[in-house]
Amino acid sequence: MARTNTLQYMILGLLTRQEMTGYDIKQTFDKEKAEFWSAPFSQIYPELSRLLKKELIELVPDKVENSRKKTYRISSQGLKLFNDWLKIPLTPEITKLNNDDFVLRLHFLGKEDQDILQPLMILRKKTINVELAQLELELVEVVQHPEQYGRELIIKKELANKKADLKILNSAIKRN
Amino acid sequence: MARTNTLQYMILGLLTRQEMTGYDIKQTFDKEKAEFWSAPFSQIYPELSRLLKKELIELVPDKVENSRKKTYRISSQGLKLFNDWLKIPLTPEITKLNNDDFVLRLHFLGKEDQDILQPLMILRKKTINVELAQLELELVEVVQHPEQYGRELIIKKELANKKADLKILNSAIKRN
DNA sequence: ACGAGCATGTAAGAGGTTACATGATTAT
DNA sequence: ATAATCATGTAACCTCTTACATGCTCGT
Repeated sequence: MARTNTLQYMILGLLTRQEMTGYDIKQTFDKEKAEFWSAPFSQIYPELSRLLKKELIELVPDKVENSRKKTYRISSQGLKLFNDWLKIPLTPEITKLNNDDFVLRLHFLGKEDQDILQPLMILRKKTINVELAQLELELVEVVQHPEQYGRELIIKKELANKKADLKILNSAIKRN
Repeated sequence: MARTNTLQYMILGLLTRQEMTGYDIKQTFDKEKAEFWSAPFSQIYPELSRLLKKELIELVPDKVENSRKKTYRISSQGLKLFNDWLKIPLTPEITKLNNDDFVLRLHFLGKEDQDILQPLMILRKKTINVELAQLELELVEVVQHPEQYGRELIIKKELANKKADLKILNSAIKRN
């Protein structure tokens, strides 16, 4: 699914933490995000070039002479863009189309980012509740059709997943 | 994500049930599958042309004269291809990369397809157990880093989701 | 010396989105 | 009449995957 430049934000997000090479970025994707996201070198390197051209990242001057490594850091413009992205409200309409943006953002937020985390989670709760209501309706309908048993299982799975998500969100919101 | 011709199989799958136009197919995607999948007209119509050229589907002759509608039905080759696709075993390695193939297939299976359903679900259970073990390890590590609180929430969410999936699979497998 | 892992890229092609374009039919 | 919905497509562009290509460095 061609989404809105996910890779760009993933790279910027990693670079907010530390300077990295393309190779490091790939490693981190594979290790930290393997559950839900990754990208091959053939996507990462060209994206780094583009980000450099757009001046959202900068090359860190080599400490060692003749290094073939290219270490990047985020620029102030890049940082601004990334922080703005974190704060775009994920309304139910947006989330429906671009389902894992919530998870993608969450990845870059720590305990210290409560000011972004809290509204994000509260909005997510609302979105989930909208989806739950929809799914409940679909379930009532689908159980009457044994030839749609597979779909029934999917809907049940989705319902159970979203309820579990709500539970986690609630405990995270309460605990503040 | 450029997966292995998902749209092709989605269309073939719908056409195993009844003859449809491109417009009907779009409607069904939006209504039945909105939770997890969709496709725009600009993808559906060219794909229908390709399927027709490959003789996996056929044009149903118009009943009404001058109709601008194009109604399609699945061909015997198309049916064979689709049924083979349903049966490709989804090993943990495959599923890791192409996460929702399981759900996509499930959608087309009814209570009468137990011969395909049961092995599919048993294999899925195995895959989930592999993923659960991995996630448990990651969780132990991540709770020690408050700056990765968001990631901790993601992992908890994933764990809860997969456990819920297991529960549903178990009840569906037992019930047979 | 040699293999594993480090390191960076290009090219071709498939998959997917957004915008554009056109016209018929049906309900109000 | 006119707006909504039915109905089918094209074009430009971006994203993503797979395969290819090259060379360095470090441990054994």
